[in-house]
Amino acid sequence: MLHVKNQISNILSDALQQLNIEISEVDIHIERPKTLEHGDYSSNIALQLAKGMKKNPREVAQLIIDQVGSEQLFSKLELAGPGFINFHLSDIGRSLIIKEIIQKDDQYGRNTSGAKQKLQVEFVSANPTGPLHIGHGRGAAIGDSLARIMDANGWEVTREFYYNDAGQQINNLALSVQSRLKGVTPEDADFPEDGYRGDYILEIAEAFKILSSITVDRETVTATGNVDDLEAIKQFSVAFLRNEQNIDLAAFQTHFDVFTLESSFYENEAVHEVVQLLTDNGFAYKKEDATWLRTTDFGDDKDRVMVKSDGGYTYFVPDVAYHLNKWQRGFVRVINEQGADHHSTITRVRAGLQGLQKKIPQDWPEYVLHQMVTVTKNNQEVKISKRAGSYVTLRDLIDQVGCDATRFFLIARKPDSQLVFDIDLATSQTNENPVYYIQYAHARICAVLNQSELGQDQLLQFNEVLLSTKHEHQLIKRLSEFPEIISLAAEESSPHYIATFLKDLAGDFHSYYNANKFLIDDQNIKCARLALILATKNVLRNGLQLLGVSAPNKM
RNA sequence: CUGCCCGUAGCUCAACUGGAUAGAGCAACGGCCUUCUAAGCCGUAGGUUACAGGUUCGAUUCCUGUCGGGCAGGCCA
Repeated sequence: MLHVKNQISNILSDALQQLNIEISEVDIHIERPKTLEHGDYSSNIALQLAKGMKKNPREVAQLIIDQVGSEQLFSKLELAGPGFINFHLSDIGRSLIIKEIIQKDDQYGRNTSGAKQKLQVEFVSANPTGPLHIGHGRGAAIGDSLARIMDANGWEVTREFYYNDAGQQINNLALSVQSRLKGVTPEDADFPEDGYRGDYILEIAEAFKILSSITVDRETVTATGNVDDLEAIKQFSVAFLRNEQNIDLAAFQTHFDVFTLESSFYENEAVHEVVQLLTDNGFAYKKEDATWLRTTDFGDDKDRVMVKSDGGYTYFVPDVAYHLNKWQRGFVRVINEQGADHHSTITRVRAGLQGLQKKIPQDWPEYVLHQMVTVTKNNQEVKISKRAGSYVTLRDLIDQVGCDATRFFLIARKPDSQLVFDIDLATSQTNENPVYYIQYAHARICAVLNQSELGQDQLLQFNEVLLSTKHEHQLIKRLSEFPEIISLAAEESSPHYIATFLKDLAGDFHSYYNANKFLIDDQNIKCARLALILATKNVLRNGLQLLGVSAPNKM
């Protein structure tokens, strides 16, 4: 495998050794210059060294450059700017990159840094009290893509969905459905104050009335039709909404390996045991009839109630039990993807886990929090859906915008910035839409390759000297960055790096495409160009795969 | 009042965690289809990176403060 950065690193440290300059390996950073004039790779090593050596950085850089002999991968090393050393790939270097991309095919860009260790991504985890909204959509898009990215970094990934099916909100759901069954509408004074008012509550009530059956997680719940049986209404309502959420997630190309129910940690006593253990470990105390956890021992700004004076548990206790369960299942890393409105739970859950004294790392689990999404149409903010009442549903977006474009829009910005989802932009079938821009590049390449009648083995015989234009060098440079982008997206837990990269790559390709013809008489040039766009096609496809967006052969 | 996130072109957002001339798309203007897909390309215009200090060879990025927006701070979830 080709490790250009490692090779540069070695070249530089060899040179420094011969010059008797002391430096630890860690300090050698290889960068990727923005413009092609600055080369394919660049090192700021001379700028870092100059001060200690009391020399001009450019002087230091020149010393290093003079020390390096000729290298097959590079056509030249160049002193530039305040003291950068720029590395320009040779034709051979570029051809090796193209060949590697073609040969590795769908494996190109992946690495093994995760070493097959177990990693869990928990995401969406919506309460089963209503249809998924656009915020869940952002969570689904980011979480699912994160799972794909971690997989590409060599982790053994589990995708998990956690249902809060045990709290007060579920009672409110059941009461709301019951009210509807009894003919009480949200406008009436005796509708539950904290009830859910969307039209979907009526749909559940009607399904309950006609004795519908619903199967979720291989368990079938059949409505009893008994309006006074609140427990039956509750079970049916939860099954109904879980089923609906699963259908929406499937339409969003999002799949889970494990569904975990909050209620299961009550049933198996895990919640009780957690409180017991925290008490035994001396982190709990009684005050005003409640049991408190001294979370201030672990960085919280005030202690938190675990067991309420009425004997019930507060919401974060089952959360701790759940995360202990994750730890016991052997996940080296857990990434919880949630809305930023939950950020206050982080300290509590971690504090609870520390109090268990199970040698769980202090920064475990990790969190990726996404900020709010607002929706606009006709330059107006859209706040409601017909069915859910108070928010825009994920289903609305999938129906209006399509799965690919919705996913792309929700992924393309970094999680911690708020985003505005412009439905007009996302639905436009023109060049206003970035997702089509990328997919179109892929489809264009497919069209050319299909007409070329040349197979992969023939293309691999291309003559590297013939790829000599600026467009070609730029495109190859971009392609070679893909593995680094995959690492970066994983390190930062940010899928948006992939989206940004793909937009840039598609741009490089479209420029190249418009500047050249491919199906030409000169067999040698044709072969070289087709090899390059075959490599481009692979990277576009692999990148889109990481976003869960399709790569169509035709558009 | 306190904590977290954010503030970049008219709008929506990037900027490879401190690098070189801050980049894309949309909106505006001007060009390119008899040629492999024009859902594309080329060009013009658009900036005191909210503001004020600080750190250093170098700051959109790190630190302090101010202003503005969002979210949290329940024996709710």
